[in-house]
Amino acid sequence: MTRSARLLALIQTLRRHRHPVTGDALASGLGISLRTLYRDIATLQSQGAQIDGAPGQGYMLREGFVLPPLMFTLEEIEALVLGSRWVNSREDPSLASAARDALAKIGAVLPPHLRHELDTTTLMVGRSDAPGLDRDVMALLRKAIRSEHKVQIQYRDLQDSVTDRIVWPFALGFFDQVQVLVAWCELRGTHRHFRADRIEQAQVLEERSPRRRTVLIRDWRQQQGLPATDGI
DNA sequence: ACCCGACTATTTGTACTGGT
DNA sequence: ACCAGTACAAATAGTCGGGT
Repeated sequence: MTRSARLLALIQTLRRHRHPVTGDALASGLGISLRTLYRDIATLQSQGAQIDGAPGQGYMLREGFVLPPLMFTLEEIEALVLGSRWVNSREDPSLASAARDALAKIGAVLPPHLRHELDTTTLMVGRSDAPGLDRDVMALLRKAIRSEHKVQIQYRDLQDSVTDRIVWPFALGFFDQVQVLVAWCELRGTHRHFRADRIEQAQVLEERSPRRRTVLIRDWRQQQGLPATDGI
């Protein structure tokens, strides 16, 4: 591995960790000596990388570290454009706007030739023909998932019967035709999937979900027989 | 084209200091 | 006790120019 490749690998390793990593662990992970790692850390710091090191704890990349240019391959840029255009095509203005803003931020730090790829990529996404969704409800559900609050919903099932339920929402599934809320249902006492277009009313409650979102997701994955780390 | 030696950059190991 | 950081000497790898 060349020195420049090693420095990139070091940054990527630090980026993967949310907690401090010891120099010893980093050095053995990269197959270099501790002394060389110290030199590499110093090199990265001199180039502007905000790496915090504390005796007894380890190293951590400070939040907000700006991505250096040349960080994306053409395929990665196409994936980003395709993903953001897909989000943009959904019936959710706040997410669509966020996708456009995120793409603009990425474009701002790309070197010119990659920015050109970003602007001219011709991967298209068709408009969603999903049943009319209540935009406010979708924004409300995302907010409740983030803050781990219970939600009271009025849900119309396939037999057209309406029930009031209190659920602990933890995921939103976006499919071609419908969007599905995944939540723990207090009424049924188990995980349930709710089609977003069948939620007639929703209200975020003051009360927090008794279980953390990560725990709910883990249990749900287990129930569905899904691997632990795949995207939903 | 190949070899050789000089030079430079990089890496390593060890010992030590100091902060948590 | 654990671990970041520094200093120093030595080893190793890579580069370059000159000679054959």
